[in-house]
Parts: sequence; structure tokens; C-alpha cells
Amino acid sequence: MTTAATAALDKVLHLSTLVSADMARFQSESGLTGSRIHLLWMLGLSGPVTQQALASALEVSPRNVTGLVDALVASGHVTREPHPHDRRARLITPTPLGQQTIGRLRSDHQELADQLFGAVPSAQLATFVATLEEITATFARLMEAAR
Amino acid sequence: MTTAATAALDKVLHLSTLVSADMARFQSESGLTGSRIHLLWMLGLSGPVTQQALASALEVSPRNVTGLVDALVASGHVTREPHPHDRRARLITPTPLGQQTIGRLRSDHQELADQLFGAVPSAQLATFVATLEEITATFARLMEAAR
DNA sequence: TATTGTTATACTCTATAACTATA
DNA sequence: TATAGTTATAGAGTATAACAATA
Repeated sequence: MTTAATAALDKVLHLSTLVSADMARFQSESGLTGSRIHLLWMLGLSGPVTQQALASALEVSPRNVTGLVDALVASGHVTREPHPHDRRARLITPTPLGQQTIGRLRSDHQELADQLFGAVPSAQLATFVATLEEITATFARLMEAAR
Repeated sequence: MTTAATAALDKVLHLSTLVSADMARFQSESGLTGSRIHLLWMLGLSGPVTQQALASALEVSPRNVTGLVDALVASGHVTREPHPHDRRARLITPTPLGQQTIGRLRSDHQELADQLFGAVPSAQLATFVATLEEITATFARLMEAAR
């Protein structure tokens, strides 16, 4: 028998799958991969940063960032510039093409959000968001306890 | 400015991230990878099937399934048996170890669902699920229209 | 002819370990 | 000594194309 709780979790996972599929469309249109898009997104949030900072933000090894940045330099989305105060480090900065891509990521994200939630009455949306916040907080507590 | 809609979408994505992190725990405990777990999960839903069927269910190439099944045979989770009616095909069947893993996947899934949603009042949960269904349906329509 | 699965080849993401240059 | 990044090496997932066996 399927409980109401498992049905709810399954629906959350299903929506995640759909959102991932939507992201795949952006990937094929832009010629970028998911990991490179993720890096660009983070770079858009932070502004120019070192590779170390990207490795922390993406929760990935420094070596991995080297590869992703190599690819984004080759495709013209970012530059590796000398760090002004630390000659060991490099500043990763979006090029105009990179900035344009980040802008499209943001507008697509906003557009998707509006399309999905625009028709939901605000009281219902408030309950939805409050529930999400509750279960996310519960989850964080569970993972904390399991650690 | 962040709209209510983007805030809602961001929270959904955040929860997805947390669920993925939880899955990573199962992976390290079982020694399996995400893709192999996904295959086992599907195999549990379908019962013994051909690799073609798995490729369709996982939305992945037949070549990819060959590699995943190779690994799961090596780790003792599934067997490749001759198909009774079609000598081209192989039936992939979980071993006792595979069945036990599928069972743990299911019980962990159920337990997680209960932990997350168990404390949510049923009226609130109903609104939550109804909202999820609405936006999922909206999404399906959008993707259909874009195709 | 069409389908099932495999071999061949290649790209991407990912990690750890050893190393260089700098702090 | 510690940190930033790269080179070396390796494993896993993924794809396409060519091929063999069978339908």
C-alpha cells in the first residue's frame, strides 16, 4: 500500500525529474554541459572568483574545476586572469558571451517559475512554500543527526 | 527582486538537492553507484526484463545498459539469463542480494517519506500535493507545446 | 529487413596523489 | 609550512557507429 507520505515524496521527485529534463533543453541549445552551466550560474552569483572558491561552491575537487574552466575558456565563456594580490591564484571572470549565457539562465529560470506558479492562488502558494520549508528543515535536522 | 514564484521554484530545487545528498549516503553504504541503483529500482518495479526494456525505462542507450548490467553481474546483484522465447535477448533478473538491495531501497524510501511528511497535518499535505500536481501538469503541457 | 546486444571508440565528470609556484 | 592550481592516472556514465546473431 502506498501511503500519503510516499505519494507526496514521489511527486516531488517527479517534478525534479521534469525540471532536469527542462535543463537538458538549455544544455543542447547552448552547447554547454550541466556541470559547466552550474559553474557559470555560481560565477554569476559570486562575481569573479578563484578556482578554490568555485571548488567550494560546487562542492567538487579543485582538479575538477581546472577541467571545467579549461572547457569554458575554450568555448569563450570565461577568462583566467592573474589574481591582483596572490600570484598563486587565478581570477575566473565571465566574458561577454559568458555574461549573456548567465543572463539567459536567469531569465529562463524566472520564466519557468512564472509559468509554473503564476496561476496558483497566492494563499495556496503560501501554504505550498510553507510546507516545503517545513520538510526541508526536517530534512536538514535528519541529516545533521545522521552525521 | 525575487518573485514569489522564483522563491517557490528555488525551494523545490533545494529540496531536490537534499534528496540527492541522501541518496549518496545509500550509495556509499551499498557500494553501488546512482545509475546502478536506478537500474535496480526499475528492475524491482518491472520484474525480470530484457536490456532493451531497461534502456527504455532508464532513457539511456542499450550500450550503456550493457555496462551497467556487467557491473551488477560482477557485484552479484543481477543475473543475465537466456530469454525463453527470443534467443537474441537476455533476461535480467535480480539475485537474492539484488532483491535484498531493492527491498532496502524501498524501505529507506518509505522511511524518508514518513519522516519528512509524517508531521504535516493532512489538510496541509493535501494542499501541498494538489499544488504539486497542478504545476507538474502545467509543466507537462509546456514541454508538450515546446516539442 | 528489423531487432538485441556487444565491440570499438570517444567525451565528460569525477576523484586522489604528487608536484610546482607562491604565500 | 600551508595554499592555489596543474599534471598524472584512473573509474564511471554516457553516446554513436559498426557488427553479429537472431527474428
